[in-house]
Formats: sequence, structure tokens, C-alpha cells
Amino acid sequence: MNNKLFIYNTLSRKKEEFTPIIPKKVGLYVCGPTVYGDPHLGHARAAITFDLLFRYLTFLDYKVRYVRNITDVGHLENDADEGDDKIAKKAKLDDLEPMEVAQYYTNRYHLYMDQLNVLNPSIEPRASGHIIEQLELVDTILDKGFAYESKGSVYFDVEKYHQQHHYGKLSGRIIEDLLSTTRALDGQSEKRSNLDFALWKKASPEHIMRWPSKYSTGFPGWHLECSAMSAKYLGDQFDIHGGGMDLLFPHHECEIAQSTIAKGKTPARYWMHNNMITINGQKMGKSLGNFITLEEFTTGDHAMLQKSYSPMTIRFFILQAHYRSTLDFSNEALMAAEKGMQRLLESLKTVEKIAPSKSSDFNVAEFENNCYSAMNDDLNSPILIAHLFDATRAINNMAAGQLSITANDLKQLKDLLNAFILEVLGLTPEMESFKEADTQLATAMDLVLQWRAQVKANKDYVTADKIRDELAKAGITVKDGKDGAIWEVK
RNA sequence: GGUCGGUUGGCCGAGUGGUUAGGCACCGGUCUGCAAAACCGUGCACGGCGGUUCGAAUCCGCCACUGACCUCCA
Repeated sequence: MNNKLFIYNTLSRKKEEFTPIIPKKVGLYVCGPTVYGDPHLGHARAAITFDLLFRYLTFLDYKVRYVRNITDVGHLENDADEGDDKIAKKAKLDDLEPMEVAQYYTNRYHLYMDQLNVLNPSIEPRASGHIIEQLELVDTILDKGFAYESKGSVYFDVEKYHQQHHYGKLSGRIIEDLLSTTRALDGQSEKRSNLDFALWKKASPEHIMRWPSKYSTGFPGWHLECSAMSAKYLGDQFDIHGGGMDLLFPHHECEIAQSTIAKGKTPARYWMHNNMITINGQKMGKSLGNFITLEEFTTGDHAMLQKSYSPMTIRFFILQAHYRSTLDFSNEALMAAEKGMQRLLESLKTVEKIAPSKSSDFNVAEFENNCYSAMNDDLNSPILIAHLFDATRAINNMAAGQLSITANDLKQLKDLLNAFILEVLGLTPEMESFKEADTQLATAMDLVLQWRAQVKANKDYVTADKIRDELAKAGITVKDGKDGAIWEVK
């Protein structure tokens, strides 16, 4: 149906046809993690959502520069009167250098992104490496008269901005409502208005992460880093800005305000936001402390988890829901995803065994069209997966001789499966067997199963069943297949 | 309180003004010494009340419940 890519733009609240500023090139900026904790399921969703976008744009032959930052400074702790940022606070608790903490969690983030088969961005800038650029932005905004100094800190003047521009154009916030409902926080006496946000924050004496500036020794405000780094690597205006829905306000709204003043334009033309993962209907996140880390998923070591789940299962679980919908965590849903994914991936092997016929019962052109239409409709991965399951059933029927396909169609079908399952969705069969093989056990099991096969050949089923039962008690499941028995450790 | 969203069969989760989403589970079947696995097949739905319409789960209104943001968060 649609041969053009449409994406939902939060700015217009509509699906819009995607047209890049420069033909065939895309500038993409996504808010990355704050590295002061282990990556959890929520991080996986954001990363996979924009990995899907990155992969699909690349698949469509766009040259994409994908920038995803690492936030290693600047987040103000809401309960920290002294203006500590999160990383510094954690560092003191752990008695480590702040940068050591940031590096540790950056490494952890990379480790789990690799396991999820999330591609590396083109550039992964760190906020701490762009203090100079951020200070330049502070200067510019001050020069233009939309910021003011107060006790060594610099704040953005939201009310003045709103007189000439629209503060709330992205989030739909109404400034009058915000003024009456914004909470009074500590340290706000320095600000002219509750709505004003920090561009530069003076560091308290015990604050470790600090940089010199003409305003004070301090650190940049959180919203500034994305404005500075996106402009540096993608230009004053670029194509797509992504992030979690929870960043919509105030983070992205503030980015727009800063860039509008400093650069004279809205930084990005398309704003995309992934929805949250919920657990028992509530957002999974730090605030509620109800998050499950990616490590816990792979070990199964969490009270909420009935078993361990592979990173690929998590990836598939996330891709089975549309990125703008909430996705509810449950063991049942995870296990369903696990089984479904295995069936889907198995089709890649099954399709290799099909013998072509003179005629086709399978409409490859329609299948191809369905796959593209699904992705072109705002990256509708669940619909794409549904079509892939339709193909899986057809393939199984072909392998069973119930349906036929010509050699030409078969070739196309294989290509499409590889393209959409491996390249676009980024699922990898190899990573399924990520549990390291125990070769000694494997050797012993081979021996046992050979013996059992002999016993079975002699129709000594009592012994054969005894072997199977005893192994089951030891946690090893034996399944008799057509080509001999297979086993797995539970 | 303000702003915006959601409510789909046992579970997860798409979508559309009239035609089967899909997965998992269940049930039936094929296969198997048996079982499991695998494969094939079937059934079950659109929060409540009104309205618009030839026809609404899909559009509109009201109600109920629920979530996100408004403070760091993917």
C-alpha cells in the first residue's frame, strides 16, 4: 500500500511522510542513558526502538548519521540541596571517582546493547567531553537576552521566551497551568520563575564534578548537553530527534527553547518518542524502584522472574509491541515471546530444505508489499512480525509438501526473510545459543543417548524410559526426534 | 489539580466504519513404542450507557476504571 515511510511526529501529533533535509541522508539524534546505574528493560526498549529505525533507514539506503549520547554529568538530583549531580552522589557512596562510575556503567551499557544486537551509533558523544560547546551555548543565550545569572548559576528565562515563542509546542503544556502547578523546589529562590531551568549550575564545595567558567566553577544543566552535541555533529537543524516519552517534558521542550534562541530554529523536524514498559500496569523505572536489569533477565535472578530469558527474547518481546504503546511485563508474555521467536527463527532453517516446484501457492510480491507497508507505517514491527508468521506457516506447509513454490519465488522469499528478520528486526539465531556449551557434559550425554538408542532399537522401552526419567530428575530433558534424540538442561 | 493517553478473547498485543491480525496457552489432529518436541487445524474479543450510520469494536458525547508527564527517569 504505502511505499513511502511515514513516521509519527510528536510535534504535529500526526503521522507524516518522512522527507530528509538532504536527500538520502538522515541526521538522527537519540537521548542515550545516564550512566549511574545498570541498564534495565526500559533502556532496552528505547535502544531497540531507535535501533529499528536506524536499521530500517539504512535498509532503505539512507546514509544515516546516528548520534546517541552518554550523559555522564549534569543531572540535578531533586533532593540534593547542594546541587550534587547523580553521578557524583553515587560516587561518594561507593567511594569511587565519578568518572570511574560513569565508565563502569558505560561499559555495562555497551555490553548489554551488544547482547541485544543493538547496533553502535555513528557517534556516541559524552556530555563531559563537550563542556566547552555547552558553555558557548550559555554565552549565546545570555547575549541574546534569554538567560540571566544568579549567584554563579545561569538560568533560562522561560517567560521571556514564551512572549515571543511557544514554550510547550512539543509537549502541549500550557505555560499558565505550569506556573500554577509547578512544585516549589529547593534552590528556586535563585530563579525568577519556577519554570526557568539551569543552563549552568554553580558547584557546591563538596561537588566533585566541576569545570571552570566565567560564571562559576560548576557544571552544565542537563538539557544543554543534547542541544550542544546534536548541533555540533548534525547541524543547527537535523532530521529526527528521538527519546523516551518521559523525556518529552521538560527535557525536549527545553532543548527546543535553547536551540530556538541560540540557533534560530527548532533543532529537529521530526520528534519520535518510545513509550514505557510497565510492570503490573505501572511504569518500570528508577522512581518506583520496580525495574529489572538486563543482567537479571539473563540470569533469572530476580523475584519477579520465573526463569532466565535470553537477550534475543527481550528484543523480540519489545518488537512485538508497537513502540508508541505501553508494553506490560509478565513472565507469561516473555515465555510466549520466547516460543514464538524460536518458531520464527526456525523458519530460516526450514526454508532451506524446501524443494521448488513448477507452480507457486505463495504470493511473494504480496508478502514483500506487506512487509514494507508495515514498516512504512510508523515502524509497525508487530504487523511485520504477523506477516512473517504467516510466511512461517506457509514455509512449514511447503516443507511438508502441502504447498508449492517455484524456484524463483523461493529465492525471493529467502531474501525477504533474511532482510526483514535479520537486518531490519535485528534478530540473530546464533545468539540464541549464548549459553556456553559444556563440552564434558555434551560428550557424556552423547554417550548416554547412543546407549539409549541401542536399547530402544532392541525394544527395551523399560530401560529407555528409565534413562529418560532419571535424566529428567537431574534436570535434563530428552526429546526423541526423527533424527535421533536431543537434550537440554532445564 | 493541569495536560495527554489507554481500556481488545485465558495472557501478550495489532488494526479497521462492513471482510481471519499475529504470538502464547487451550482444544482437536499428524508424527511417535509411549511421552515430550515439532508441524497442521479450530474456537473464544473489542470497558459501560447513549448518539451518528444501511451498518461501529472502529466516528461523536457522557460515565467508569487506569496510566504517563507536571521532580531525575528510556
